Amino acid sequence: MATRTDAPTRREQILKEAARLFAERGFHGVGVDEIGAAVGISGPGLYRHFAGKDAMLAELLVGISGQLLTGAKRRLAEADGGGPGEVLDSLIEGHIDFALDDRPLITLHDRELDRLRDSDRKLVRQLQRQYVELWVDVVRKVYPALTEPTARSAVHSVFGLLNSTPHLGRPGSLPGRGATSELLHRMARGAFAAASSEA
Amino acid sequence: MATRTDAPTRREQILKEAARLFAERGFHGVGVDEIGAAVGISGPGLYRHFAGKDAMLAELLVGISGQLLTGAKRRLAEADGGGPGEVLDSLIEGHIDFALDDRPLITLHDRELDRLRDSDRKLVRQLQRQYVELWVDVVRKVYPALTEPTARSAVHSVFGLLNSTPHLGRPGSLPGRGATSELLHRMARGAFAAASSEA
DNA sequence: CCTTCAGGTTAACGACCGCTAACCTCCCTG
DNA sequence: CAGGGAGGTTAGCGGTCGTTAACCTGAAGG
Repeated sequence: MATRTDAPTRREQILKEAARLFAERGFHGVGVDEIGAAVGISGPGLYRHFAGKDAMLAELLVGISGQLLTGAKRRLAEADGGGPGEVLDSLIEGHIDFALDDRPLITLHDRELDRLRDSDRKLVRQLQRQYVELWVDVVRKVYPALTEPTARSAVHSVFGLLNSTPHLGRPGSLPGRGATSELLHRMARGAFAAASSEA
Repeated sequence: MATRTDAPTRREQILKEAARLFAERGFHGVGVDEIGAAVGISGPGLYRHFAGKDAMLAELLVGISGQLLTGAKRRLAEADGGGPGEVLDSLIEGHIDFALDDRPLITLHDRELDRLRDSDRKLVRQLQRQYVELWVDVVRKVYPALTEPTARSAVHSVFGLLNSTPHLGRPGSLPGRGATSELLHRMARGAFAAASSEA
C-alpha cells in the first residue's frame, strides 16, 4: 500500500463526507445537496465525480469489504512464522484499528448493504464471506474444539463486539484509544475462549 | 405482565410489520403504502391507527427500550436472593431471548434512533441509559476489579456481541436456538471475565 | 491567442412520498 | 330502525429529492 502523503482528492473528500452522513442519518436520510455542501460544492456538482448517489454508496461498501479482506490477508502472510494465536491477535488488532479509525464505515458496513445494485451486493457479500472464512480458519486452529458452524457464529458475534465502538460514546468519554483497543482485544479473546470451553 | 392469549389487534399487526420492514430497508426506505399492504390495507388506512409514520417508529423504539428495562428490573428483583453471578446470568439470558425473539426490533434499536422527535429520543435514551447502568452495577459486583468506565464500555461491547444475532443467518442455518443461546451466553461471560483480568 | 476541458453553477423536470379530504360501509346500540 | 362511530377506500395536494440540461469560468497547451 503506497503511503499517501499527498492531499486527498475531491473524490476522496466526497466519499469521506458521504460515509459520515450516511452513517449518521442513513442512506435515504441524506440528500445530495447535503453531501455537496459538506465538501463546499452544491448538489449537482457531485455528478462530475460520481454517476449517482448509489455509486457513492457502492464504492464505499466495496471499498470497506475489500480493505478489510486485504488487510487480513496481509496480516496472515506477515505473521505466518508465528503461532496461530499470534495470527488471531493480529487479525483482532487489525479489525479494532479499522473500527476505531473508520467508525462511519463500520456503521455503514452492516446497515446499508441492501441498497446496492445486485452485482455490487453480491461482490460485497463475497468479500465479506471470504473475510469471515479467513477468521474461521484461524480461530479453529487456535481453538480446535470448535466445530465449524460454531466457530462461524462465534466470529460473527465477535465482530458484533468489536464493531460496538460507535456506541461507546464520542472519543473523549472513553478512556483513551489505547486502553479501549486493549479492552476490546482482551474481550474478543475471552469470548472465543469461552465459546470453545464445554458448556 | 398479562399473558396474552387473545388475537393481536390491528395496531399490533401494523407495529410488527412496520418493525420488520424498517429493519429490512430502513425507516426512509419504507413507504406507508408498503406497511399498509403488509397488513392487508392500503397506505392511508394506517392513519386510523397512528398519527403518522413517525409515530409508529416512536412507539416501536420506546416500547423496545421500556421492555428491555422492565424485564431487567424484574429479573433483578426475582433473583435478589441469589449471588451477583446468577443475576448477571439472568440479565444475559433475558437479553438473548429478546435478541433471538425480536430480531427486527434489536436491529431498529440502534439504527433509527435519530429519526425520532426530540422528546421521544430523550425518553428512549433515558431508558437505554437506565438499562446500561443497571447492567454496569451488576457487572461490577461480579467483577469488582472493573472500574466504572471500563465496565460501561464492556457492557456496550457485550450488547454488540449479543445483538449480533441478525447477522447469524436465517434461523435454520444456525445450530438451533438453544445451542445459539448457550453459545452467546458463554461468550458474554467470557468477554466480561477477560475485561476484568489484568492486561 | 484561441481552444479545450475539468469542474463548477442555477433552473427545472419528473417521480415519489407522507398526509389529508371526501366518501363509503358495516356493525353496534338505544 | 335510525344513526353514529370505527375502519376502510380512492383522489389528490404539496413538498422533497435525484437527476439532467444548459451555461459559466479559469487554467493548461499548442
